[in-house]
Amino acid sequence: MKRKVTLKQIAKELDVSISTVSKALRNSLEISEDTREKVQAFAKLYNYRPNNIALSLKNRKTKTIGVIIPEIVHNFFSKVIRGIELVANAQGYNVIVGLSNESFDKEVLNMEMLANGSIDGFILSISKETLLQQDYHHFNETISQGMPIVMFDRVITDINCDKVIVDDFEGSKKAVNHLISKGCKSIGLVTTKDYVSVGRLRTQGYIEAIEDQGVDLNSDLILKVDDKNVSEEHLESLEKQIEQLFESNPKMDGVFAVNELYALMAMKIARKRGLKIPEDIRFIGFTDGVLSRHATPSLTTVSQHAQKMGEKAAKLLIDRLDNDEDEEHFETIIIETELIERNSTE
Amino acid sequence: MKRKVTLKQIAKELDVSISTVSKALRNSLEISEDTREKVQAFAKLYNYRPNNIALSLKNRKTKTIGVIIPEIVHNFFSKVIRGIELVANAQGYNVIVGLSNESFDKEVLNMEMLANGSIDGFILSISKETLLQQDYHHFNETISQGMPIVMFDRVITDINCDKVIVDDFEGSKKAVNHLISKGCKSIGLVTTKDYVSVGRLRTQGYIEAIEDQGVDLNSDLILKVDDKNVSEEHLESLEKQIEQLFESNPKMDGVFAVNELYALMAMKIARKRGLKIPEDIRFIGFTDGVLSRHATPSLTTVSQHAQKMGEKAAKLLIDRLDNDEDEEHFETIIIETELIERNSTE
DNA sequence: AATTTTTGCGAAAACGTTTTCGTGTTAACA
DNA sequence: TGTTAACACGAAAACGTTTTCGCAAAAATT
Repeated sequence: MKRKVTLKQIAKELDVSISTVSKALRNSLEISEDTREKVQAFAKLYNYRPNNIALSLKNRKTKTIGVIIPEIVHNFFSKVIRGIELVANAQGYNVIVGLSNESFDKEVLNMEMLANGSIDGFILSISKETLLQQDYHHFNETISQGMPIVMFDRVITDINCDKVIVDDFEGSKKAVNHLISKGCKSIGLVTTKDYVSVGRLRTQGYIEAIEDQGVDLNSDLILKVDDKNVSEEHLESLEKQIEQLFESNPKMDGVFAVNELYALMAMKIARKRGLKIPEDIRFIGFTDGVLSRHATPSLTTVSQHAQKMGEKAAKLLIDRLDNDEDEEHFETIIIETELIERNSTE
Repeated sequence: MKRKVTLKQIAKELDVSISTVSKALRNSLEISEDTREKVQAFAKLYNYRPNNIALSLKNRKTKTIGVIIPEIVHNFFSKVIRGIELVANAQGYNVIVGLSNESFDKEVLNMEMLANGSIDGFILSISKETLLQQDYHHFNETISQGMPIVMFDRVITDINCDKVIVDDFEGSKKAVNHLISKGCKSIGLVTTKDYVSVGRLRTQGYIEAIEDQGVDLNSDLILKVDDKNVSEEHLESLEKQIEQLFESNPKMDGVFAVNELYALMAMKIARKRGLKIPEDIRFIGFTDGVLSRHATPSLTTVSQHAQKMGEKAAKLLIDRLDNDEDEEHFETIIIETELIERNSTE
């Protein structure tokens, strides 16, 4: 087991100084061609590679991006990571991933763990608990220490940083309008509680689309899912709530859901009640993931272009890191949504 | 913007030496209570945190694990990462993620990028291209430089390192036997080409289960999917191949597929051909992901316990890193599979 | 031959820590 | 009072780089 070779060892072996070795390897003109070749040959032979940690310390930058997301087993977030990775790697950056698991404490902990020199900047999406508690001190502290943050998807408007968001409002409006254009008269909404900003915006999009029709809003048609007892494994509570929605609205002929799972669950219940999709009732979900594509019938969705979000976020961060100019000017990029029509709306 | 405070700055401010500050903060007995309190108070005020990079350089360990996977937008791999993260974080380790994208070059590149000091060890699953080319020099080099590797799922037996694998053979046998016990007489197999080791093992499990019945193997029932033209977006080629399988085997009354997608696609085609699931034909897939759970009908699967794999892999690596004893003894952990019965087999 | 210029290299500092060892001061002892 | 022990702290080295500066020898110029 040959340990990694260092400049010092090469220097000793060739009986020159460390500086000479360093310069020779970087093709400095100060070094004679003779020594240069000798050093480079030796280095190649022993497969010398400069130690990244030493470089990081010296340069006071790590060429590493910290990413904090609420959950990784989630098509949307993993697609975002793929986007981040893609552009980060192309620019010689590494990506270090932290999972908050939707918990405030883990979010803070993870950020503290990374903020002490391990990374140059953050890309993150805020955990539900943080959004609920509205405690944002960790973001502000990180920023005030000179470490840039880029937020995506779940963001907070009054924090000074770059942001990449989806046009949730328009996307949702587009979806509901599509249902209307297909002839739906009574459109249900399955959404989240309002503290999740994206859920709130999607709800607003729904409301505006309905009201634009000159119809009165029927709040019975809106279900704000209480996901306290809902987990990947336990969907009974979710199922009950959606069933209730159908029960209260027997004439419902369209459903817009703010995520794939809600939409699929709603379709399942509709089928159970003997409704034909899309003849009797149509469905649209938000977030274009693997579930929508392979559901039966396949689900019409609002695509968020998750990978693109990741790419944009990474670009924003790296631009700021590489040219540390324009310190005080922050950007918010809005990713346009796209309605992908599948069988659930015929 | 207050930059991060260092020992040096604290020392200067309090007019003591750097060593004193360092010792005071670590509660060394050498330091008088007076100075200790003074230093600690000051450090707290300025929110001092030791610089990780400096520590890494000094200790020659980074407390960071490098993970290389072929693809992150994949339920199985993201679950593994979640498992890795879970135990890594609990042990004070960070996780840095690299995606090979199933490409040999990117795998090598990513490993080189990380191997130069950025991490203490690797956890990885090998890319398809690497498996195809059978060029494993980068693994051997990394190992010979003293950096431990733990391979999971897609592994190579004759490389000296810890491994975590699924009992693909038994899992697949279990699945086929289940189909048989349900009365299936003509069971099709949708698998991958043989160079993917897990695919090959699953195929072998199928074969043995069939032959255990004393029935002759009918190779027409085995489809080794050529996924050259198959991508997430383009499934037509896959669809054609599976259709062909049905065409050649009109009496097929059971299908075992080595992943979720193949199974779902097969179910879809069966439905299209007017077959009732599970009455006319039953299905089992490998890999328990979100697709299986929410398919209609929900798909019986062989669960690999992906998260557990990640946890085991991380534990294996961290154990080796923290007690650098037993250098030469490597373990292979086999994760038992579990048959999760859902509606596709009644 | 005396000066200046060029060439080739090394010493040392810096990045931020921790730790070993040395040393001066005070307290305890004979 | 002189010796030893305990105490409190600082200097310096080390981790592996890069870079600035200084300096000797060789080459070029007067």
